[in-house]
Amino acid sequence: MSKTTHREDHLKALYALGHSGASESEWVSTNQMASHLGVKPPSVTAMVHVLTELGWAEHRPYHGARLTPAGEKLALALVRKHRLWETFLVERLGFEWDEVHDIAEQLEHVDSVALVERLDQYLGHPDVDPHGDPIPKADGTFRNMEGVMPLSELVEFECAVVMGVKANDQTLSAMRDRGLGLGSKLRKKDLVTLPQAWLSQLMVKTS
Amino acid sequence: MSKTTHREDHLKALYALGHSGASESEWVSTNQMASHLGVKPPSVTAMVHVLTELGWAEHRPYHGARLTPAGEKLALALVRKHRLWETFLVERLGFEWDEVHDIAEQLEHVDSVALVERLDQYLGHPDVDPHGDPIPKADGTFRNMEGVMPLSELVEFECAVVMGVKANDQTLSAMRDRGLGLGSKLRKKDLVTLPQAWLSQLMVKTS
DNA sequence: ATTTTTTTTTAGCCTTGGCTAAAGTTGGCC
DNA sequence: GGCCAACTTTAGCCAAGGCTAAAAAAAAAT
Repeated sequence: MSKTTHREDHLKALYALGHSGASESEWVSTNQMASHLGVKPPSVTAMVHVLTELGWAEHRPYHGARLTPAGEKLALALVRKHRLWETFLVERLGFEWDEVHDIAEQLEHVDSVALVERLDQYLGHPDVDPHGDPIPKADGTFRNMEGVMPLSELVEFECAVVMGVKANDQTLSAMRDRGLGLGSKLRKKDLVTLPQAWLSQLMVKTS
Repeated sequence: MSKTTHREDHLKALYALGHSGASESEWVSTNQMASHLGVKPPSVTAMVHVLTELGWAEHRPYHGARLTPAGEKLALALVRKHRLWETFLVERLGFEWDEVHDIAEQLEHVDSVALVERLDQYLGHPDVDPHGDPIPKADGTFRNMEGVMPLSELVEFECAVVMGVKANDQTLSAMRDRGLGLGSKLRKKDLVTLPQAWLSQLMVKTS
Protein backbone atom coordinates (compact mmCIF):
# COMPACT_ATOMS: atom_id res chain seq x y z
CA MET A 1 0.00 0.00 0.00
CA SER A 2 1.11 3.52 -0.66
CA LYS A 3 1.64 6.02 2.11
CA THR A 4 -1.58 7.70 1.04
CA THR A 5 -3.58 4.50 1.00
CA HIS A 6 -2.42 3.70 4.52
CA ARG A 7 -3.50 7.05 5.78
CA GLU A 8 -6.82 6.78 4.00
CA ASP A 9 -7.49 3.40 5.57
CA HIS A 10 -6.96 4.81 9.03
CA LEU A 11 -9.15 7.81 8.27
CA LYS A 12 -11.90 5.52 7.11
CA ALA A 13 -11.60 3.34 10.20
CA LEU A 14 -11.80 6.40 12.39
CA TYR A 15 -14.87 7.53 10.50
CA ALA A 16 -16.58 4.15 10.47
CA LEU A 17 -16.04 3.49 14.17
CA GLY A 18 -16.75 7.02 15.31
CA HIS A 19 -20.15 7.39 13.71
CA SER A 20 -21.99 4.31 14.91
CA GLY A 21 -24.74 6.11 16.73
CA ALA A 22 -24.42 9.84 17.16
CA SER A 23 -23.88 12.36 14.40
CA GLU A 24 -20.91 13.85 16.26
CA SER A 25 -17.58 12.15 15.72
CA GLU A 26 -16.89 9.98 18.78
CA TRP A 27 -13.61 9.01 20.39
CA VAL A 28 -12.33 5.69 19.04
CA SER A 29 -9.96 3.47 21.00
CA THR A 30 -6.66 2.20 19.67
CA ASN A 31 -7.76 -1.40 20.15
CA GLN A 32 -10.93 -0.88 18.16
CA MET A 33 -9.04 0.56 15.26
CA ALA A 34 -6.40 -2.14 15.39
CA SER A 35 -8.89 -4.98 15.20
CA HIS A 36 -10.93 -3.18 12.55
CA LEU A 37 -7.84 -2.76 10.38
CA GLY A 38 -6.33 -6.17 11.12
CA VAL A 39 -3.23 -4.62 12.65
CA LYS A 40 -1.62 -4.50 16.10
CA PRO A 41 -2.28 -1.57 18.47
CA PRO A 42 1.23 -0.07 18.32
CA SER A 43 0.90 0.39 14.57
CA VAL A 44 -2.30 2.32 15.10
CA THR A 45 -0.71 4.57 17.69
CA ALA A 46 2.02 5.43 15.20
CA MET A 47 -0.39 6.23 12.41
CA VAL A 48 -2.63 8.28 14.68
CA HIS A 49 0.39 10.42 15.44
CA VAL A 50 0.89 10.96 11.73
CA LEU A 51 -2.76 11.87 11.19
CA THR A 52 -2.50 14.28 14.10
CA GLU A 53 0.54 15.92 12.51
CA LEU A 54 -1.47 16.35 9.32
CA GLY A 55 -4.33 17.96 11.19
CA TRP A 56 -6.77 15.21 10.29
CA ALA A 57 -7.23 13.71 13.74
CA GLU A 58 -6.75 14.59 17.37
CA HIS A 59 -5.35 12.24 19.96
CA ARG A 60 -5.92 12.10 23.69
CA PRO A 61 -3.29 9.62 24.95
CA TYR A 62 -4.76 6.56 26.67
CA HIS A 63 -8.20 7.75 25.70
CA GLY A 64 -8.60 7.52 21.94
CA ALA A 65 -8.62 9.45 18.70
CA ARG A 66 -11.19 11.21 16.60
CA LEU A 67 -11.37 13.04 13.31
CA THR A 68 -11.01 16.78 13.01
CA PRO A 69 -13.41 18.55 10.64
CA ALA A 70 -10.67 18.42 7.97
CA GLY A 71 -10.23 14.67 8.50
CA GLU A 72 -13.95 14.13 8.41
CA LYS A 73 -14.16 15.85 5.05
CA LEU A 74 -11.51 13.56 3.62
CA ALA A 75 -13.18 10.50 5.10
CA LEU A 76 -16.49 11.48 3.55
CA ALA A 77 -14.84 11.82 0.15
CA LEU A 78 -13.54 8.26 0.53
CA VAL A 79 -16.93 6.94 1.52
CA ARG A 80 -18.38 8.71 -1.49
CA LYS A 81 -15.87 7.08 -3.83
CA HIS A 82 -16.36 3.66 -2.29
CA ARG A 83 -20.12 3.74 -2.61
CA LEU A 84 -20.11 5.15 -6.13
CA TRP A 85 -17.79 2.36 -7.25
CA GLU A 86 -19.97 -0.25 -5.57
CA THR A 87 -22.94 1.16 -7.42
CA PHE A 88 -21.05 1.02 -10.70
CA LEU A 89 -20.00 -2.57 -10.15
CA VAL A 90 -23.56 -3.71 -9.46
CA GLU A 91 -25.55 -1.46 -11.78
CA ARG A 92 -23.27 -1.51 -14.79
CA LEU A 93 -21.06 -4.56 -14.57
CA GLY A 94 -23.67 -6.90 -13.15
CA PHE A 95 -21.92 -7.95 -9.95
CA GLU A 96 -23.99 -9.16 -7.02
CA TRP A 97 -24.21 -7.04 -3.88
CA ASP A 98 -22.06 -9.48 -1.93
CA GLU A 99 -19.18 -9.38 -4.43
CA VAL A 100 -18.31 -5.72 -4.62
CA HIS A 101 -16.89 -4.62 -1.29
CA ASP A 102 -13.31 -5.83 -1.74
CA ILE A 103 -13.06 -4.49 -5.28
CA ALA A 104 -14.46 -1.10 -4.28
CA GLU A 105 -11.97 -1.08 -1.42
CA GLN A 106 -9.21 -0.96 -4.03
CA LEU A 107 -10.96 1.38 -6.46
CA GLU A 108 -11.66 3.98 -3.79
CA HIS A 109 -7.96 4.75 -3.49
CA VAL A 110 -7.65 5.85 -7.11
CA ASP A 111 -6.86 9.53 -6.95
CA SER A 112 -8.73 11.69 -9.46
CA VAL A 113 -11.44 14.20 -8.66
CA ALA A 114 -12.55 14.28 -12.29
CA LEU A 115 -13.02 10.52 -12.27
CA VAL A 116 -15.32 10.56 -9.24
CA GLU A 117 -17.44 13.35 -10.61
CA ARG A 118 -17.79 11.76 -14.04
CA LEU A 119 -18.63 8.43 -12.45
CA ASP A 120 -21.31 10.09 -10.34
CA GLN A 121 -22.77 11.72 -13.42
CA TYR A 122 -22.57 8.49 -15.43
CA LEU A 123 -24.53 6.68 -12.72
CA GLY A 124 -27.18 9.42 -12.60
CA HIS A 125 -26.19 10.86 -9.20
CA PRO A 126 -27.41 7.90 -7.16
CA ASP A 127 -28.60 8.52 -3.58
CA VAL A 128 -27.70 5.13 -2.16
CA ASP A 129 -25.32 2.29 -2.91
CA PRO A 130 -26.31 -1.35 -3.52
CA HIS A 131 -26.58 -1.95 0.24
CA GLY A 132 -28.84 1.03 0.80
CA ASP A 133 -26.11 3.12 2.39
CA PRO A 134 -26.39 6.79 1.47
CA ILE A 135 -23.81 8.23 -0.92
CA PRO A 136 -22.43 11.57 0.29
CA LYS A 137 -22.69 14.35 -2.28
CA ALA A 138 -19.56 16.20 -3.37
CA ASP A 139 -20.26 18.82 -0.69
CA GLY A 140 -20.51 16.17 2.04
CA THR A 141 -24.26 16.20 2.53
CA PHE A 142 -26.29 13.01 2.70
CA ARG A 143 -29.67 11.97 1.51
CA ASN A 144 -32.24 12.17 4.25
CA MET A 145 -32.59 8.72 5.82
CA GLU A 146 -35.49 9.51 8.12
CA GLY A 147 -37.83 6.73 9.05
CA VAL A 148 -35.31 4.00 8.34
CA MET A 149 -34.54 1.69 11.28
CA PRO A 150 -33.46 -1.86 12.02
CA LEU A 151 -36.23 -4.40 11.62
CA SER A 152 -35.58 -5.46 15.21
CA GLU A 153 -36.88 -2.13 16.49
CA LEU A 154 -40.29 -2.40 14.88
CA VAL A 155 -42.91 -3.66 17.30
CA GLU A 156 -46.17 -3.44 15.41
CA PHE A 157 -46.37 -3.10 11.66
CA GLU A 158 -48.27 -4.15 8.59
CA CYS A 159 -45.62 -4.13 5.96
CA ALA A 160 -42.00 -3.02 5.98
CA VAL A 161 -39.79 -2.30 2.98
CA VAL A 162 -36.07 -3.15 3.05
CA MET A 163 -34.14 0.11 2.60
CA GLY A 164 -30.67 -1.10 3.49
CA VAL A 165 -28.52 -3.89 4.90
CA LYS A 166 -25.60 -3.87 7.33
CA ALA A 167 -23.99 -7.26 6.85
CA ASN A 168 -20.84 -9.00 5.68
CA ASP A 169 -20.54 -10.60 2.27
CA GLN A 170 -21.47 -14.06 3.51
CA THR A 171 -24.69 -12.85 5.08
CA LEU A 172 -25.46 -10.72 2.03
CA SER A 173 -25.11 -13.81 -0.13
CA ALA A 174 -27.44 -15.80 2.12
CA MET A 175 -30.01 -13.01 2.00
CA ARG A 176 -29.81 -12.97 -1.77
CA ASP A 177 -30.43 -16.73 -1.81
CA ARG A 178 -33.65 -16.07 0.06
CA GLY A 179 -34.68 -13.43 -2.43
CA LEU A 180 -34.09 -10.54 -0.08
CA GLY A 181 -32.89 -7.27 -1.56
CA LEU A 182 -33.46 -3.54 -1.50
CA GLY A 183 -37.18 -2.96 -1.92
CA SER A 184 -38.23 -6.37 -0.63
CA LYS A 185 -41.48 -6.22 1.34
CA LEU A 186 -41.74 -7.97 4.70
CA ARG A 187 -44.89 -8.71 6.69
CA LYS A 188 -45.20 -9.42 10.39
CA LYS A 189 -45.71 -13.11 9.75
CA ASP A 190 -42.52 -13.37 7.66
CA LEU A 191 -40.39 -12.52 10.68
CA VAL A 192 -40.38 -15.97 12.22
CA THR A 193 -38.93 -17.46 9.04
CA LEU A 194 -35.85 -15.20 9.15
CA PRO A 195 -32.62 -15.96 11.01
CA GLN A 196 -32.65 -14.07 14.29
CA ALA A 197 -29.40 -12.24 13.53
CA TRP A 198 -30.82 -10.64 10.44
CA LEU A 199 -33.42 -8.60 12.32
CA SER A 200 -30.85 -6.06 13.43
CA GLN A 201 -29.08 -6.06 10.07
CA LEU A 202 -32.08 -5.32 7.88
CA MET A 203 -32.86 -1.60 7.75
CA VAL A 204 -36.52 -1.02 6.94
CA LYS A 205 -39.19 1.61 6.63
CA THR A 206 -42.90 1.02 7.24
CA SER A 207 -45.07 1.89 4.31
CA MET B 1 2.78 1.76 -3.64
CA SER B 2 2.24 -1.78 -2.56
CA LYS B 3 4.85 -4.45 -3.05
CA THR B 4 2.74 -5.87 -5.85
CA THR B 5 2.31 -2.54 -7.60
CA HIS B 6 6.08 -2.01 -7.57
CA ARG B 7 6.72 -5.35 -9.13
CA GLU B 8 4.02 -4.76 -11.71
CA ASP B 9 5.53 -1.43 -12.68
CA HIS B 10 8.90 -3.04 -13.33
CA LEU B 11 7.30 -5.87 -15.29
CA LYS B 12 5.50 -3.35 -17.46
CA ALA B 13 8.68 -1.35 -18.03
CA LEU B 14 10.49 -4.51 -19.05
CA TYR B 15 7.68 -5.32 -21.43
CA ALA B 16 7.36 -1.84 -22.89
CA LEU B 17 11.07 -1.41 -23.50
CA GLY B 18 11.70 -4.94 -24.69
CA HIS B 19 9.12 -5.02 -27.45
CA SER B 20 9.89 -1.90 -29.43
CA GLY B 21 10.69 -3.63 -32.70
CA ALA B 22 10.93 -7.38 -32.68
CA SER B 23 8.32 -9.78 -31.42
CA GLU B 24 10.86 -11.55 -29.23
CA SER B 25 11.50 -10.04 -25.84
CA GLU B 26 14.75 -8.08 -26.03
CA TRP B 27 17.35 -7.40 -23.36
CA VAL B 28 16.68 -4.11 -21.57
CA SER B 29 19.41 -2.13 -19.83
CA THR B 30 19.25 -1.00 -16.23
CA ASN B 31 19.60 2.62 -17.28
CA GLN B 32 16.71 2.43 -19.70
CA MET B 33 14.43 0.99 -17.05
CA ALA B 34 15.56 3.51 -14.47
CA SER B 35 14.82 6.51 -16.64
CA HIS B 36 11.53 4.99 -17.83
CA LEU B 37 10.42 4.46 -14.24
CA GLY B 38 11.82 7.74 -12.89
CA VAL B 39 14.11 5.94 -10.49
CA LYS B 40 17.89 5.52 -10.07
CA PRO B 41 19.70 2.52 -11.55
CA PRO B 42 20.56 0.82 -8.24
CA SER B 43 16.86 0.58 -7.38
CA VAL B 44 16.23 -1.18 -10.67
CA THR B 45 19.01 -3.66 -10.05
CA ALA B 46 17.46 -4.55 -6.72
CA MET B 47 14.00 -5.05 -8.19
CA VAL B 48 15.33 -7.06 -11.11
CA HIS B 49 16.82 -9.44 -8.58
CA VAL B 50 13.42 -9.82 -6.98
CA LEU B 51 11.73 -10.46 -10.33
CA THR B 52 14.41 -13.03 -11.10
CA GLU B 53 13.73 -14.78 -7.79
CA LEU B 54 10.05 -14.92 -8.73
CA GLY B 55 10.84 -16.45 -12.10
CA TRP B 56 9.43 -13.49 -14.01
CA ALA B 57 12.67 -12.15 -15.45
CA GLU B 58 16.21 -13.24 -16.15
CA HIS B 59 19.25 -11.12 -15.51
CA ARG B 60 22.64 -11.13 -17.19
CA PRO B 61 24.80 -8.88 -14.97
CA TYR B 62 26.20 -5.83 -16.74
CA HIS B 63 24.14 -6.75 -19.77
CA GLY B 64 20.47 -6.32 -19.01
CA ALA B 65 17.24 -8.08 -18.10
CA ARG B 66 14.33 -9.55 -20.00
CA LEU B 67 11.04 -11.20 -19.21
CA THR B 68 10.60 -14.93 -18.95
CA PRO B 69 7.49 -16.41 -20.57
CA ALA B 70 5.81 -16.30 -17.15
CA GLY B 71 6.70 -12.63 -16.72
CA GLU B 72 5.51 -11.85 -20.20
CA LYS B 73 2.15 -13.37 -19.44
CA LEU B 74 1.77 -11.19 -16.37
CA ALA B 75 2.87 -8.10 -18.28
CA LEU B 76 0.32 -8.77 -20.98
CA ALA B 77 -2.43 -9.04 -18.39
CA LEU B 78 -1.42 -5.62 -17.10
CA VAL B 79 -1.42 -4.10 -20.58
CA ARG B 80 -4.85 -5.61 -21.11
CA LYS B 81 -6.18 -4.04 -17.93
CA HIS B 82 -4.62 -0.68 -18.70
CA ARG B 83 -6.09 -0.46 -22.19
CA LEU B 84 -9.51 -1.69 -21.15
CA TRP B 85 -9.69 0.97 -18.47
CA GLU B 86 -8.57 3.64 -20.92
CA THR B 87 -11.32 2.54 -23.25
CA PHE B 88 -13.86 2.71 -20.44
CA LEU B 89 -12.77 6.19 -19.44
CA VAL B 90 -13.11 7.55 -22.97
CA GLU B 91 -16.07 5.56 -24.28
CA ARG B 92 -18.24 5.60 -21.20
CA LEU B 93 -17.14 8.46 -18.99
CA GLY B 94 -16.42 10.91 -21.78
CA PHE B 95 -12.78 11.68 -21.04
CA GLU B 96 -10.53 12.88 -23.85
CA TRP B 97 -7.78 10.61 -25.12
CA ASP B 98 -5.10 12.77 -23.55
CA GLU B 99 -6.61 12.62 -20.06
CA VAL B 100 -6.79 8.92 -19.34
CA HIS B 101 -3.26 7.56 -19.08
CA ASP B 102 -2.53 8.53 -15.49
CA ILE B 103 -5.89 7.37 -14.23
CA ALA B 104 -5.61 4.03 -16.02
CA GLU B 105 -2.15 3.69 -14.53
CA GLN B 106 -3.80 3.51 -11.13
CA LEU B 107 -6.80 1.43 -12.15
CA GLU B 108 -4.65 -1.25 -13.78
CA HIS B 109 -3.29 -2.29 -10.39
CA VAL B 110 -6.72 -3.21 -9.03
CA ASP B 111 -6.59 -6.94 -8.51
CA SER B 112 -9.70 -8.82 -9.64
CA VAL B 113 -9.93 -11.18 -12.57
CA ALA B 114 -13.72 -11.01 -12.52
CA LEU B 115 -13.58 -7.23 -12.79
CA VAL B 116 -11.40 -7.26 -15.91
CA GLU B 117 -13.54 -9.84 -17.65
CA ARG B 118 -16.77 -8.04 -16.86
CA LEU B 119 -15.31 -4.76 -17.98
CA ASP B 120 -14.22 -6.33 -21.26
CA GLN B 121 -17.71 -7.69 -21.80
CA TYR B 122 -19.33 -4.38 -20.83
CA LEU B 123 -17.23 -2.58 -23.42
CA GLY B 124 -18.09 -5.13 -26.11
CA HIS B 125 -14.67 -6.82 -26.28
CA PRO B 126 -12.89 -3.87 -27.92
CA ASP B 127 -9.89 -4.60 -30.16
CA VAL B 128 -8.03 -1.36 -29.60
CA ASP B 129 -7.84 1.34 -26.95
CA PRO B 130 -8.47 5.07 -27.52
CA HIS B 131 -4.93 5.49 -28.89
CA GLY B 132 -5.28 2.66 -31.36
CA ASP B 133 -3.09 0.29 -29.36
CA PRO B 134 -4.31 -3.29 -29.53
CA ILE B 135 -5.90 -4.77 -26.41
CA PRO B 136 -4.57 -8.26 -25.63
CA LYS B 137 -7.29 -10.89 -25.23
CA ALA B 138 -7.50 -12.90 -22.01
CA ASP B 139 -5.36 -15.60 -23.65
CA GLY B 140 -2.65 -13.08 -24.57
CA THR B 141 -3.33 -12.87 -28.30
CA PHE B 142 -3.56 -9.56 -30.12
CA ARG B 143 -5.62 -8.23 -32.95
CA ASN B 144 -3.80 -8.36 -36.22
CA MET B 145 -2.18 -4.98 -36.85
CA GLU B 146 -0.92 -5.67 -40.35
CA GLY B 147 -0.56 -2.78 -42.72
CA VAL B 148 -0.30 -0.20 -39.96
CA MET B 149 2.88 1.88 -40.01
CA PRO B 150 4.17 5.31 -39.03
CA LEU B 151 3.14 8.05 -41.42
CA SER B 152 6.83 8.86 -41.83
CA GLU B 153 7.42 5.56 -43.63
CA LEU B 154 4.89 6.19 -46.37
CA VAL B 155 6.49 7.52 -49.52
CA GLU B 156 3.70 7.63 -52.09
CA PHE B 157 0.06 7.48 -51.14
CA GLU B 158 -3.35 8.83 -51.97
CA CYS B 159 -5.08 8.73 -48.61
CA ALA B 160 -4.05 7.37 -45.22
CA VAL B 161 -6.29 6.66 -42.25
CA VAL B 162 -5.06 7.23 -38.70
CA MET B 163 -5.13 3.88 -36.90
CA GLY B 164 -3.15 4.79 -33.79
CA VAL B 165 -0.97 7.33 -32.06
CA LYS B 166 2.22 6.98 -30.01
CA ALA B 167 2.51 10.26 -28.16
CA ASN B 168 2.46 11.84 -24.74
CA ASP B 169 -0.57 13.59 -23.32
CA GLN B 170 0.56 17.03 -24.40
CA THR B 171 1.00 15.98 -28.02
CA LEU B 172 -2.28 14.08 -27.92
CA SER B 173 -4.00 17.23 -26.76
CA ALA B 174 -2.45 19.26 -29.57
CA MET B 175 -3.53 16.68 -32.12
CA ARG B 176 -7.05 16.81 -30.78
CA ASP B 177 -7.01 20.59 -31.15
CA ARG B 178 -6.28 20.08 -34.84
CA GLY B 179 -9.14 17.66 -35.19
CA LEU B 180 -6.91 14.61 -35.49
CA GLY B 181 -8.19 11.36 -34.05
CA LEU B 182 -8.57 7.67 -34.82
CA GLY B 183 -10.11 7.37 -38.26
CA SER B 184 -8.96 10.79 -39.48
CA LYS B 185 -8.08 10.79 -43.16
CA LEU B 186 -4.84 12.35 -44.37
CA ARG B 187 -3.85 13.23 -47.91
CA LYS B 188 -0.38 13.76 -49.29
CA LYS B 189 -0.89 17.50 -49.40
CA ASP B 190 -1.88 17.64 -45.70
CA LEU B 191 1.56 16.50 -44.64
CA VAL B 192 3.26 19.85 -44.92
CA THR B 193 0.78 21.38 -42.49
CA LEU B 194 1.67 18.92 -39.73
CA PRO B 195 4.47 19.32 -37.17
CA GLN B 196 7.44 17.29 -38.32
CA ALA B 197 7.59 15.27 -35.09
CA TRP B 198 4.09 13.93 -35.58
CA LEU B 199 4.96 11.99 -38.73
CA SER B 200 6.61 9.21 -36.75
CA GLN B 201 3.95 9.28 -34.05
CA LEU B 202 0.90 8.87 -36.27
CA MET B 203 0.28 5.22 -37.15
CA VAL B 204 -1.64 4.95 -40.42
CA LYS B 205 -2.92 2.54 -43.00
CA THR B 206 -3.40 3.36 -46.67
CA SER B 207 -6.89 2.79 -47.92
C1' DA C 1 -6.83 2.60 49.29
C1' DT C 2 -4.10 -0.67 47.41
C1' DT C 3 -3.49 -4.20 44.21
C1' DT C 4 -4.44 -6.45 40.01
C1' DT C 5 -5.86 -6.46 35.37
C1' DT C 6 -6.42 -4.32 31.03
C1' DT C 7 -5.23 -1.05 27.72
C1' DT C 8 -2.07 2.00 25.54
C1' DT C 9 2.26 3.70 24.53
C1' DT C 10 7.25 3.53 23.99
C1' DA C 11 11.52 1.11 22.66
C1' DG C 12 13.86 -1.44 19.59
C1' DC C 13 14.04 -4.51 15.62
C1' DC C 14 12.68 -6.26 10.72
C1' DT C 15 11.38 -5.59 5.79
C1' DT C 16 10.91 -3.12 1.50
C1' DG C 17 12.26 0.27 -1.64
C1' DG C 18 14.55 4.49 -2.34
C1' DC C 19 19.15 7.08 -2.49
C1' DT C 20 24.43 8.33 -2.82
C1' DA C 21 29.07 7.02 -3.16
C1' DA C 22 32.37 3.74 -4.25
C1' DA C 23 33.91 -0.33 -6.63
C1' DG C 24 33.65 -3.42 -10.56
C1' DT C 25 32.79 -4.47 -15.80
C1' DT C 26 32.49 -3.57 -20.51
C1' DG C 27 33.72 -1.82 -24.58
C1' DG C 28 35.56 1.65 -27.59
C1' DC C 29 39.66 4.34 -28.96
C1' DC C 30 44.14 5.27 -29.62
C1' DG D 1 47.09 -4.19 -26.12
C1' DG D 2 46.24 -0.68 -22.76
C1' DC D 3 43.42 3.16 -21.09
C1' DC D 4 39.47 5.87 -20.48
C1' DA D 5 34.63 6.58 -20.30
C1' DA D 6 30.27 4.85 -19.58
C1' DC D 7 27.41 1.87 -17.37
C1' DT D 8 26.20 -1.48 -13.63
C1' DT D 9 26.48 -3.38 -9.30
C1' DT D 10 27.57 -3.49 -4.39
C1' DA D 11 27.83 -1.24 0.13
C1' DG D 12 25.82 1.34 3.37
C1' DC D 13 22.30 4.69 4.84
C1' DC D 14 17.28 6.64 5.30
C1' DA D 15 12.08 6.48 5.69
C1' DA D 16 7.73 4.20 6.42
C1' DG D 17 5.02 0.62 8.58
C1' DG D 18 4.68 -3.58 10.77
C1' DC D 19 5.85 -6.46 14.84
C1' DT D 20 7.07 -8.07 19.87
C1' DA D 21 8.29 -7.09 24.48
C1' DA D 22 8.49 -4.04 28.16
C1' DA D 23 6.99 0.14 30.56
C1' DA D 24 3.32 3.30 31.85
C1' DA D 25 -1.34 4.71 32.64
C1' DA D 26 -6.22 3.80 33.52
C1' DA D 27 -9.77 0.94 35.13
C1' DA D 28 -11.45 -2.60 37.99
C1' DA D 29 -11.53 -5.35 41.97
C1' DT D 30 -10.77 -6.46 46.52
